[in-house]
Amino acid sequence: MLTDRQLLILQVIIEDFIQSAQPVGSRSLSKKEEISFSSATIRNEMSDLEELGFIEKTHTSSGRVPSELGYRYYVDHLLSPQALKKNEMQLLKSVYAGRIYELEKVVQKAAKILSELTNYTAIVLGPKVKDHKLKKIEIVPLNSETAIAIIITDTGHVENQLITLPSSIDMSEIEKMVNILNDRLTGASMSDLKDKIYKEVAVLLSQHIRNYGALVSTLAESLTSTRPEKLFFGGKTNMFRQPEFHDIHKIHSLMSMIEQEQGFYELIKQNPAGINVKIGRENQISALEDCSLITATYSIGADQVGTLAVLGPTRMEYSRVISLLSTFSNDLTALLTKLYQKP
Amino acid sequence: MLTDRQLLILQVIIEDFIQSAQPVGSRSLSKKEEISFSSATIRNEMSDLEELGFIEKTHTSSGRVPSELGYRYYVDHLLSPQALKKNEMQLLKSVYAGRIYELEKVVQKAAKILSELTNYTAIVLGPKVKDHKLKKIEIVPLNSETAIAIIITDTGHVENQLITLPSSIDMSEIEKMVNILNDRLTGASMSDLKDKIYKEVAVLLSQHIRNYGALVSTLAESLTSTRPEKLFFGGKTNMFRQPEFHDIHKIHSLMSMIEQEQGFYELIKQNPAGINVKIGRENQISALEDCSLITATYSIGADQVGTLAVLGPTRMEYSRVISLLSTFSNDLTALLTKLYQKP
DNA sequence: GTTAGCACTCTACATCAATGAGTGCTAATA
DNA sequence: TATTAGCACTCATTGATGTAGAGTGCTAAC
Repeated sequence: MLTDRQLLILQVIIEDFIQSAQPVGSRSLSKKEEISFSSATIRNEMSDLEELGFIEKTHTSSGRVPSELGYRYYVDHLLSPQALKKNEMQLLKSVYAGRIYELEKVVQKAAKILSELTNYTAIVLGPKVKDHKLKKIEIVPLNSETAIAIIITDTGHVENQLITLPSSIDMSEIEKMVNILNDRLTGASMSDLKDKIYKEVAVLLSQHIRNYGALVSTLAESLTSTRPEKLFFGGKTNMFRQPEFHDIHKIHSLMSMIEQEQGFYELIKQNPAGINVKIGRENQISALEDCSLITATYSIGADQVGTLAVLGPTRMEYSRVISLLSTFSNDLTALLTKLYQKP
Repeated sequence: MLTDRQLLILQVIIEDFIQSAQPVGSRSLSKKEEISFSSATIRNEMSDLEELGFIEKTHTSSGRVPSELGYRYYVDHLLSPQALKKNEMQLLKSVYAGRIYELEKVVQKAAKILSELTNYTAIVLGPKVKDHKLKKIEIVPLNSETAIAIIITDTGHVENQLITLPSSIDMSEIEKMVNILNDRLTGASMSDLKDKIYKEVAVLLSQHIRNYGALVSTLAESLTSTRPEKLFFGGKTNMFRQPEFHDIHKIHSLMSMIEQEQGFYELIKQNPAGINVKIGRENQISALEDCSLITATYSIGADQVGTLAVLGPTRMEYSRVISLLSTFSNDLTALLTKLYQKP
């Protein structure tokens, strides 16, 4: 495969380009400390690396730029893990600061810190609601036709949903219903709710409430309408600073995509546990063809509940971001496990 | 003051520039239908209009561009109200579509429609929470130290807040407290809560709960911590399409400002009832110096609860946007009044 | 196998002239 | 007296031209 010298050159080219955003030439390479051979030699090696598809020219007589394949190889084989600086660690630890018990707030803050630390855009997915346990259900009638159903989970997450009441129902019936629901469903995981409602609760309701059929299905639907996990963003406008996005059309399509959210939801959700790196067109989305997305999952106990992600240009500081994400996801997992996994 | 001919010329210049985004010259003006005199005459008039500060040149031999003063005069005196098209009306009415009872959803949808109709950025402020009436309070303990307080208003708005419990409290005390709170506070307007808690509720609580002092103040603070009215955006990225924002730095500072939200909150909140137009630097914010902001307030009954706003370039279709906003704010007021103002 | 040297390529930048849309001014016109 | 035609002038835009600099590929020498 590649000789040690080729690997060295590839690595130096990529790291130089990540720094400078400028094509790297043989002469400027030969001046580097790490490199002890002449520019002509480098040119020969570069020519081979280009033939192998790891680097590219922007025009016939330009310096070289890493290709997606080059980045991929770099990420898979050449990456030197980078220790975090003290102040980075400090900022990172500040997620713990203050007494935050609300999961969403922790996660929102995580996105903010991550974007500040990287100067890229941070996206945090989660936490998955369906693995949470139901703490309490409340139903508050607003008028004769509608009521608000409120669901509280053990993680402090509150959800509410408007439901339509059958016209015949009266207050005492609602009260009974709420009691039954809480009695039977408290402690159940959110994903089991629907099942339990039909299997356990329906029978009970039928004994106390006229017209229970419509109500049961309304309830079942509204309590479990799979509300997707929320996305939290940090540093949405950070990409404006990257020279590759000084082009109006590129930054427009990128910002539009960020605004849509949906696309990122799909993109991030599908990642398996651990650290994942998607480079440029590996993301399969044209607005992201100059971007890389690095994701890291986090968990509560053994349950993977969400994902941290950093979106940057393909010319991204992979090594730093990967270190950051890996540390952060571990810390976050530890924090959340401590807070929410009751023995 | 200005002659009729000068007014005509000013109007045509502005409307042409709004259309084309290009400086308007005397010769191209003279070719317009509305204009029956020669380019030389126009040049003379233009010269006067420039001296008066209504129009400007971008360089010594360029056509003219409206100044902020010009737009201001146009908005105040020359605007011809523009009837809405049928499909515009239709889209506008679609806010009513479906049974939406949740105020926030209505308002969010309003922002979306407004941005689609104008191709500018829409911002909707409100609804003000403090004028809503309390429907119910619920307190759900999560563990021995923390609980979640949930507040439901008559408009279907649900708020929740983490509170810290005094270490000595037990379940039955919490239950008593919730009963007292609901008993005393239901139907009170949100802005009165704090007062009432100290004046009416504190005494009662003291009779039933040990250590009530700390709890009362925690409650009072967390129930009334003036959560500002939310901002809803539509078409955040629409400004990318405006040629005046093809400059990276301009669009960057604008998007950053939109991302911050806070600035717009201040800006929009302060507007008096009715339609208001702020042109360019009238907004006092450098990121908005090429923008105009048109606001329209909406109400529930006689209470002004929020504001619709459209942010566009100074070269904005004032007439169309004003018509839209005015119709929309009336419709929205009517809708909300019907839905939420119970006799 | 490595390197020095050289011809060649391409970008970036500056200069220059031509074009065209615009202006201001003046003198003729109605 | 108000309007207009005519003209000299200005400036942005465009395309052509030239040059400097950074880069490459190739060949021949080490």
